[in-house]
Amino acid sequence: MLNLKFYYFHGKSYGYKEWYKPFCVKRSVGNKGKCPFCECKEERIETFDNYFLIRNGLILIKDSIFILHEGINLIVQNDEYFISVNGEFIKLAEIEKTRLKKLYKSKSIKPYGYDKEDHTGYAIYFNKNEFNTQSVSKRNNLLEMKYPILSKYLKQYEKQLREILINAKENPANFYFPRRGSFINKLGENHKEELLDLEPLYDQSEKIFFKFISNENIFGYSNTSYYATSDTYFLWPRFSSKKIDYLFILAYLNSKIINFLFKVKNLSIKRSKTKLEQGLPIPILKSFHSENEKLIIGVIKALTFCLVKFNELDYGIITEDLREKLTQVKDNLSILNEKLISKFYLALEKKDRNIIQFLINKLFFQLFSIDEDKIELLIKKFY
DNA sequence: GGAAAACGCGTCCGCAATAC
DNA sequence: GTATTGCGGACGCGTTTTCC
Repeated sequence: MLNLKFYYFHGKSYGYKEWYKPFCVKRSVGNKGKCPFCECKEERIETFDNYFLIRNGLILIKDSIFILHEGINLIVQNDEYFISVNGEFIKLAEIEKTRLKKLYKSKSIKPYGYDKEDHTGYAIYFNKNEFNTQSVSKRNNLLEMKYPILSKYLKQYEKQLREILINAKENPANFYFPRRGSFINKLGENHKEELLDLEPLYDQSEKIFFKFISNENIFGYSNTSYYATSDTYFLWPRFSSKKIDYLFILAYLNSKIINFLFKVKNLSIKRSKTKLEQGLPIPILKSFHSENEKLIIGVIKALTFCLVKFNELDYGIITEDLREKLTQVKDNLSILNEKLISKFYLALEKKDRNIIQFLINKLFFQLFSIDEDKIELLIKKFY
């Protein structure tokens, strides 16, 4: 069994030094000192901010104007949208419908997904990139011609919106657009800053998100359209060249290991993403070489895929994709003991997310060679 | 049991930092 | 200097807790 060595955070001692082995990346840190987590002097830990940029969702000039609510200023009937302009409801053309984005509040976020039925309304989302012109007033004119109804709707509140922007020393002519959360500056391939348009990422990329204010490690996931406002943090890929294994990371973030780290590192998320970016180690997949380790990782991913699918389909149909993953899990069950195998079959039968989560936790402990009982003991002792 | 105080949470304000 | 995003925090409202 592992030699238990304690580490110090916030004046308390806990944790294995060995924990950090899967996270340590060989990298020269010059004179900055040694890696805080293991004895190597030239290695350092891989953290969150080497993979992700954490950003709030959309920050609108005024939510009550930009978020349309069914029954109040929006009517949805048989896939047709009617929006309230000067007291009457006007039907939106097809092209205008593309500017309405179904919006979720952070309370709809669940581990591995979100509650699809729980959307709060529709956000009006115009994209500055759509209009290829240098002049701001020309751009607004083009927008008004292309989207006559939506722009008329916003024009009702133009004065109020402009005042807010002027007050914030921002360009009042941008009153049609989200203030933040639609573009981010990020380091490009050649170490040059580039502006990343987030609309296609919100619409269709894989993405992980979590509540702006929370002390639990609940991380949601979507690979289809998911929009939220500033009460949600999104994890955007920091480097386009660095491939991110979303299923594995998602499983890891929702696991008991991270739950433990949240506790020991006091990582309650409340208006401080820095702690999270620099405090959470990310396991380096390449550091797992053995066949057994690869097998465990494969099973973790397959189980995570099941959980994502259960969320999406609400325990419904098992697709071909899922069937394939399930077969893979069954084939690889030899790494689990008898007791776990029977648990696993029970979980599949009952579509029980908790049991699948339990299994994922077990597999992570196995992968990282961590003694789960000692972790339990530490949690009981300190929290 | 009711009033007052404290707290939690979401919104969005506005200065700081940075690019051009 | 201007334009734009980043980020901390003020503010306000609703909920919970405390106090008498």
